[in-house]
Amino acid sequence: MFVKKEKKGGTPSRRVPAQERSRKRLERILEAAAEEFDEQGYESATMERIAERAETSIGSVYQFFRNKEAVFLALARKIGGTLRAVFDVVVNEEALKAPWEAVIDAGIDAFAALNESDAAFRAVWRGAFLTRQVLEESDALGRELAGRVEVWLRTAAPHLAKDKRALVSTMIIEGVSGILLAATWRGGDEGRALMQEAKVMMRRYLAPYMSPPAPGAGTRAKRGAILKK
Amino acid sequence: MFVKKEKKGGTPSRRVPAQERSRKRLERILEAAAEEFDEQGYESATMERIAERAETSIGSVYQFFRNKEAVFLALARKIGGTLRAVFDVVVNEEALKAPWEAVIDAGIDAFAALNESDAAFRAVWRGAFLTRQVLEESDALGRELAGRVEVWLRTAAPHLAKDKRALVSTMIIEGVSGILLAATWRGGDEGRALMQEAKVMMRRYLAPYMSPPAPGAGTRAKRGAILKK
Amino acid sequence: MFVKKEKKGGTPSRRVPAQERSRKRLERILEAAAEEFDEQGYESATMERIAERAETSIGSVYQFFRNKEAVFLALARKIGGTLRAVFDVVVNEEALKAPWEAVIDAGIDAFAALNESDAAFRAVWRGAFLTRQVLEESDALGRELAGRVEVWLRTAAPHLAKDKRALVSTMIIEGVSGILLAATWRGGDEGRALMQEAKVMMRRYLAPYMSPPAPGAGTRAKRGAILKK
Amino acid sequence: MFVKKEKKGGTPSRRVPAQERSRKRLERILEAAAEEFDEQGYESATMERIAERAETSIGSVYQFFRNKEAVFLALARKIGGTLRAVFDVVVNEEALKAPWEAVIDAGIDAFAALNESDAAFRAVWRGAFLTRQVLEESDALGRELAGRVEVWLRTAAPHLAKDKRALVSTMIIEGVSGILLAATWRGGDEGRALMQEAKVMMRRYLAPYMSPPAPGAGTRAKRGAILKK
DNA sequence: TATGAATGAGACTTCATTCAT
DNA sequence: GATGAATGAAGTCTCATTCAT
Repeated sequence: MFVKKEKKGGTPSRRVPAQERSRKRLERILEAAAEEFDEQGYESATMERIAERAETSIGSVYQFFRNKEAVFLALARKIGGTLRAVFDVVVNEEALKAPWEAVIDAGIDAFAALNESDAAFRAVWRGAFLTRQVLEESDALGRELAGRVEVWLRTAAPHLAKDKRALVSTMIIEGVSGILLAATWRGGDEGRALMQEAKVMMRRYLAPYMSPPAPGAGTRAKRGAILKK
Repeated sequence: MFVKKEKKGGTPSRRVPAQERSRKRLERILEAAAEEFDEQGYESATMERIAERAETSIGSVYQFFRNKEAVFLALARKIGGTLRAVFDVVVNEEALKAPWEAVIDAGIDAFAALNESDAAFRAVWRGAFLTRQVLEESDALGRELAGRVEVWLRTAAPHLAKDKRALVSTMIIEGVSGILLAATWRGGDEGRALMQEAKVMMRRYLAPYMSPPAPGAGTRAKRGAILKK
Repeated sequence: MFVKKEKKGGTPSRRVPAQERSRKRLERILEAAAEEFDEQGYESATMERIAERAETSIGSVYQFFRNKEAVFLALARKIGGTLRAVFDVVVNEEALKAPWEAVIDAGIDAFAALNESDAAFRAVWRGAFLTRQVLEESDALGRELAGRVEVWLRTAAPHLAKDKRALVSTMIIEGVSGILLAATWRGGDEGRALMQEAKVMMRRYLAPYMSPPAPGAGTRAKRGAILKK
Repeated sequence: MFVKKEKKGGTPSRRVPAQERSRKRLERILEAAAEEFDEQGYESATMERIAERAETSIGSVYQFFRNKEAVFLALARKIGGTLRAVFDVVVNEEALKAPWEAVIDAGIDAFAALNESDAAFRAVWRGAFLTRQVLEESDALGRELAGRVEVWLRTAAPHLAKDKRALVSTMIIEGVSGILLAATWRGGDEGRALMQEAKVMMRRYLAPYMSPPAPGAGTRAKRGAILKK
């Protein structure tokens, strides 16, 4: 919660360099853990290899984290922060003025970019079901993100019934996640094509929710079904 | 003398039981394994607990399966069979005469039902990424299912460009899977609502692909994007 | 102790073919065990593979032998019989008339031939130290063979002090065994050359014991040592 | 930071201890292993009992050695070192000036002493054939020792045909080994008497090779054989 | 008697975690 | 604090032996 800062001005205390080193070490550990979890999966990852990758000792890792799960949770929280930052950019005041399709596209692109660049993101996204604690943590994260989407929908989709907002938000987050997962393990062009198509899917899914309801009809999908008969 | 063992080669099954009692034991083991994998996840599941749950000895489990991975693979294959059977019902000759929306709905309902009733299905769907071998196996299964969908699309969506069929098929399978995963760990009414909404999402996503293209335009989504500018 | 024979004359009883089959099976098991022990070593050999090689069931093996060690002991005893037969040929009445060098050569050749042709011999000779029981058995065998040699020496080396006969006999058996072991694992020409040289070694070692002592001197070797000074 | 682990490649040692306490622990483990292997034989020896005997934990044993075979190999190498040291004493420059019989006697005495005092020596000497890797290692050791003997023979037996030196060296090593093995499991006075007699055997075997060939004849043995006809 | 499925003790090995230095 | 050696619980897997059919 609190980012420790140097207290007071004046001569830098002796402890500053120590704190500095400590912070760097923590960062190295988290980075190492992200790579290890990403490559090996949660259970196959070992604390020893994490320490090695971080070029520190196993003892130091335990100085920062109670146990293995705590390391994973720290990654999950870090990713939570990153995602919040991403959302701050994608779904901000300014974004509300942009066409909703652009917001969706930007969001999906941001997700894809994160997935490509951030081992921690991949590790957490894939390892979400591994332990009860982790599942709860990542569930909470998912709900938080859905909450952000919900807030956005309030403005962007004024005609969407209030009690459907949560559902639709979850659909967006989880639908994109599903495709992202598939895209990750397929990789390459196939993966990228999937992410592009995810935009198409989401645009079509959301379109009817974003416009005022057509007079005398239900959803477009239903109308389509009727028309076919 | 007759039923002989398979050797090596990634095959899961070590001994094919001929006797009644053996067959029952094998079934108990698979059932126990499904529950254990479902509850604990692949890595946390232990062979000993599987044996315990099956009310048999660890030795018996190893009489049927070379190792832990082989047990999981057997489940994956079993689920593969079940899914094939489901597809035989949902996407058969008869289905081609039904409206495509009905086929999608039926497919999603079948998936949801399977997910709710079958621990093996849940375990496999969730544990797909855990080992190279398992990933390959379940990837193959995913591709096979997508292939089935592709065949269906050939008739049901005659206007869909041939080279997009594979992509769209994968989107259907993986998009639904993603929602299914989320629905599973949320459970209850929330889960069921998600599965219902998945139908809406898929109907809307597919509708433009199923109808003849609107004159003078590409996909609706693209046109929509263009119009907004 | 007793070789079961058909009782009485007349119509061959119904059980005869069963006994016949049984005897054959026992032989197959012993043969299979010999090969398995020879190839794998005592501990790595498994009862299951022995049964497989004998084309019978593990249950049948246990019909004949209380446990694994008993199988090995049976082989040791069988080899004992073979060796006795060999000695009956090499060191018999007739042999006493032949020059002692010829007897030694014939004995070593017989050992080498046995080692080359008989898996059981190799297995037992190599596995002699594996368990207390086996060691005792093969020790007993070694002593028995040495005993035979001793009897031969009584006639062939009349000038050898009575109380040295046991020692010399043991030296012959164990010295040749040592070379045989080395020759076995080296194999090929190198192995054969070693066995030939073993004859040279034994002839030279025994020569002074076989002739009347040179007047005014100890063993030739000692004299040699004296001469060198 | 400094002393780093070796990776793979058949090497036995996993961690080279720098600290005093560690070094002692490693020594205790090796000592315990020697006793365990000596008493139980390679296959029957268990890592757990080795740990117990060394009064340490199974984990510590695995910190030093990758697996059971690595422990055995470490013993084999240690013995290799000991034997090299012994040979440095027995077959050095000085020794070349002594009568060859004295060298042989000293060598056999040294072997016997080692066998009596060193459990590792007994274990290795007896367990040499047990696994491919171990066999190769101890074969290499045997050949090295034979090589040393060969070098000695070059000077000590100038009349011995060059191409027989290797054979004769092997005979010395393996012949003595065979007697040593027998002496070990017989033990006590009988064992000691065997080792003494081994000296006699080797002196007689080697004598003809050490002196200039008798004029107009091959080896004495051959001549003897010829004369008998 | 023959069979081979079932059993479970016990071996090897890994790795999260602790703790002395 | 930092280090990494030590620990031992727990997991995987094998195989000698038993026993129901």
